[in-house]
Amino acid sequence: MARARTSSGKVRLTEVAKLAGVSPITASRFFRNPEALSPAKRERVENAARQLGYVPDLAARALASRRTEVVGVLIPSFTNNVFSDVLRGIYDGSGESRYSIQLVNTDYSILQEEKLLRLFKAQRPAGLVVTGINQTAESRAILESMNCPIVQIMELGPDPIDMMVGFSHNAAAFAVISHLIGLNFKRIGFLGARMDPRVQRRLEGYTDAMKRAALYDPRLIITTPVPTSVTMGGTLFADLLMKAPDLDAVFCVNDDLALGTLFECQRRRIQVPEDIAIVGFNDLEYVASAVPPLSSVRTNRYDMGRIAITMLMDAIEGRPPAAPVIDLGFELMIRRSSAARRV
Amino acid sequence: MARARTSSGKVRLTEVAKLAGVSPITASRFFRNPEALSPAKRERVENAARQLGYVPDLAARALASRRTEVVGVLIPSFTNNVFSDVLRGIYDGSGESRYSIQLVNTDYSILQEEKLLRLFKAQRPAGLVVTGINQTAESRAILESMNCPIVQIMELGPDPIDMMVGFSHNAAAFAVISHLIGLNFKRIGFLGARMDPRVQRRLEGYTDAMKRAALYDPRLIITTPVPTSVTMGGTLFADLLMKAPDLDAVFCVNDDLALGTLFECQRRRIQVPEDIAIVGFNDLEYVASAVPPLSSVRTNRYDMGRIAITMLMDAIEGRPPAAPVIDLGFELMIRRSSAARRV
DNA sequence: CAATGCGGTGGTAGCGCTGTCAATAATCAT
DNA sequence: ATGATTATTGACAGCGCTACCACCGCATTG
Repeated sequence: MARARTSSGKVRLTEVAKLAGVSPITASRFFRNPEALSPAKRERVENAARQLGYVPDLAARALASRRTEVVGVLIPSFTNNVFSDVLRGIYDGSGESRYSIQLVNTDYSILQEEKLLRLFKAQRPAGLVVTGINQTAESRAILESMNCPIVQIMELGPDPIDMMVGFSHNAAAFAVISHLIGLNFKRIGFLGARMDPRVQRRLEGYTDAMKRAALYDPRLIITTPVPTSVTMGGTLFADLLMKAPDLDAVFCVNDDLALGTLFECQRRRIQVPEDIAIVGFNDLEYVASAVPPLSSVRTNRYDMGRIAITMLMDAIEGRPPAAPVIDLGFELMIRRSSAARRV
Repeated sequence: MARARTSSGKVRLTEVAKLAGVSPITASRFFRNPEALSPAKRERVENAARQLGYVPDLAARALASRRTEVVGVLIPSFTNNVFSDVLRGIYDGSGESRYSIQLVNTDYSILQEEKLLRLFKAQRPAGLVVTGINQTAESRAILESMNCPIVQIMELGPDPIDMMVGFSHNAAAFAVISHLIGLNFKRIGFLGARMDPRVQRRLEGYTDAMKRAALYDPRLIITTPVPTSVTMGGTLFADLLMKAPDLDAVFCVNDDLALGTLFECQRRRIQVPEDIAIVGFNDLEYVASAVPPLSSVRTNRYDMGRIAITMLMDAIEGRPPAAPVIDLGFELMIRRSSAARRV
């Protein structure tokens, strides 16, 4: 009942083993843990595999071993270029490894996230990267019942499911506002779009800082659930100016809004930063070459992805990280748009 | 030798079949081709599956059926927001289907692409989406030997591997330059970064149009292999001004370069479009709200992704498209940055 | 009325690989 | 030298599902 090589010319492990003169199981071990073989057999299997152009069948491996080498990554959006940096880090970090990335998009919906987690669970991923800390109770239960390492990215929270890599959005916003207050700005507006949990926390940081300086005024806050865009930045800024004509600075929850605000200022011949200071968030590449260069908050998105996937792969392979929660911090990038000292 | 339900509590097809009172094979058919079942059994299997929360094991399915429901997508870069739109289309289009997307990044390297294709081949994907038409001969051979539908996206060419969805970059650039020439611009510069095949074709379109109008001058062309960025736009534009001080218009191969050029003009107090007209490419969201609004070329990137994946899934399921090659065209978005008529 | 077709169903036999555990060979401590 | 330990290897039995083919009963046909 010996099976012949399939018509497709697909090379199976058995063929490799036969050519190498070892049992299939030994050949199998070569691909999973070469050190377990004696040097002589190791070399023979290696040669046989190369000679036949053998590539393991991942489906068979997954079925037999009851686990996959797939890492699931859940992010809220492909459009937001914040995530493209994170993704780049993830793909770079996993590039040469045995793991493959299965990317899915939750579209900023925690219910969609829950649904996707359920799907993932059935496929027994080797590990999981999820965005943020605002999962539904049900999602959390699924995650905890999943027998694999998990990294939460983008932000930090008190109760990690497993590992975490991020930074405090609250603290970052607080730092921005403290900076502006230190320059004697008083009427500091807040512009927010697509108020996802992280943006909410930036708003909290803003509110804390403003209240602490007794500068808080709800009329200074404009938000919209609509997705963010440069155009939206101009629109929101125009709204804000109407509600608070004595505005002297604006903190935008992302650089797109900040750029839109800058353009709106240019249209209205408002001097930046003399009339109004602007600070963005994320420190996208373009803000440094705007006129004037825009202040922003640098976040280490690429590193976040890279570190997350590295920690995850290490944990999968039984090397848990020294610290399960990593704060990558942020850096205030003060540029001309917020550099003028008020007197 | 009846196996009990696995300790993990995983529900198998057998359990569903037992509860529904049918054979496993009938239950299996329900998930692949429900129409083949009699209405009564169909309903019983459906209820049983729901009741048990059954989710099929894709690894077992792939192994048994000798094919997967994975669609491989090869794109050159995650950073370039052009691709994030395409990806959004692909993920949206495949969202509710049975197919899952396996995304990989070639990093603009056709050798990397070849390597990835080899890997894909071993996993027998259901279909493949590849970027562009400049594969290596070896890649092309692999693609043709792969027994699955393939869509090439982003551009069009004379010799499709299977299907194609894109537009002519050459024609788009030609149209831009013709537009500028029609407005009596004569010293039209070309700014290009990361000269990938599609950018090369835009340069060809530029060159054709300039030569046809007897305006071609190599000093008007500045390119760099370095990745594109807004900052790079400013740098290249500064170079161009040095080489061609009598410049009256600039065609940038993407909107980032155009924005960088605009910022550089603002810094140098060059009036746009009175002194120099600017046209970008891709029509990213922000160009319309720049000051002045930037002309650009709208390309249907989201639709490109969506149509590509739809065609692909149809082809996988035996419904080949009416036309294997789809030209999505482009649209010149003329805005103030290139609207001044020269006299 | 037997022959034919067909929708619906089930049994058998794997898909290609690995977990488990036993068997053997090589090395070590006593 | 002997038993005990460790490194290396192999046999067996599936992982959960589907391809393939056989079968059943009913309707249609000459």
